[in-house]
Amino acid sequence: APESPLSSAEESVKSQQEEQMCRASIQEPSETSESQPGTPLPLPLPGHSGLSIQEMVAMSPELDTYAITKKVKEVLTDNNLGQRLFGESILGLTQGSVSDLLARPKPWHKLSLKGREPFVRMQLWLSDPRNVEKLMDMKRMEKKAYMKRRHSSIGESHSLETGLSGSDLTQSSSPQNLSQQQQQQQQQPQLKKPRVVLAPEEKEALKRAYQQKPYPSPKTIEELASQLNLKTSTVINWFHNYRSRIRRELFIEEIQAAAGEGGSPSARPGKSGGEGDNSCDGTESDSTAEGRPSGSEERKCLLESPSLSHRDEEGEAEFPSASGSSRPRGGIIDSLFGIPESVSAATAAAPPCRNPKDSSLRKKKAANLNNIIHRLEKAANRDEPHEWEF
DNA sequence: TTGGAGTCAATAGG
DNA sequence: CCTATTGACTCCAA
Repeated sequence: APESPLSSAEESVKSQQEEQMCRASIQEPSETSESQPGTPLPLPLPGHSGLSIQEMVAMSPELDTYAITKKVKEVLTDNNLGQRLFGESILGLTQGSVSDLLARPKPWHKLSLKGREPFVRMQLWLSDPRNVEKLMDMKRMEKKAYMKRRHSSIGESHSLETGLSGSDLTQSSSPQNLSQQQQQQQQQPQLKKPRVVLAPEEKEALKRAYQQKPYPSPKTIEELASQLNLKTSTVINWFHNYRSRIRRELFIEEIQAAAGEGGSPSARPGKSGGEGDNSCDGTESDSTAEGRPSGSEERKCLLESPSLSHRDEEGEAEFPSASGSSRPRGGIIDSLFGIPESVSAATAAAPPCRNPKDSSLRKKKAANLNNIIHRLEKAANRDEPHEWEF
């Protein structure tokens, strides 16, 4: 077996990656990821060539985010690896972010440069099977460390925490030394910003308001806030979040639609499906379809790609580069190109389960239309016509 | 300032 | 433990 000569000579982990997001948040002391010592970031990938992730993101070809996340989920579950460990050590993200990313990847072309980074990291991570081993080793080490600590502090009520990349510097000292405004939240959890949790009725009301006006004016927001007895900022945040999450749902649908119809990943259907989606009812009576207590959201149509059986074995040179025309590429970039069959599999395979249950989707689309209208009006320099009381 | 994109981190369920 | 959800926050561009 002729091994490709350009094997990775990843020894010098010296790739100095410039600083990144400095969590200079002055909001809450929670000793999260600091960035003092040598490596500013969790240091994701191994050495590789001296390219920074950002550079690789910039030169990366279009990636199939859906296929990538699918694969990552598969690998993680197969090996009993958690999102937390994966996220913190490979992507530099928290568990919640990873969960979100894996569950609802946005299509590549809709991602910003920053948003593409995690996918490039994932692709790179997948490109070498040995990475899984490394992660599993980390997991073992973590567990060992945990056991050790637990053993050492028997019976004592110690608020120990798992420090991953050397960041625990808070112990052994008596709980007396009060740093500036550091933790004192033990006594009064109340003083620590209770985290607003909107009641189902409140969400319902907000959604209704959204249906009417995805972009409420400050005045409308004030009204909503006072009528629902919420802070103005909460209402504002809710609209921000809801809009962006609705948008994402639509992206997902787009991906699934693209996968459903035998289309190439490059060809973006200008208009998916369609046919009589004229019914943009503005005022739907009530969204009773939602069984509050349990999200009846169940659009999981697991499309299994039949051709996902074999995988690369021991660190073998993937990317056989079958295509005659080999463009000038260098080292790791290959792994970005070389995602096996997943691309074709995800797009071609698919006797998808086209469910005729998209009533909620309809509404979302309708709202999205309002969204567009809003922008057009804004562009036309006009003002919003009227108010609504939800 | 406003809105979008990305995330964080608390928290609800398993 | 682990994952999914989601209000709030940071950064950035128009």
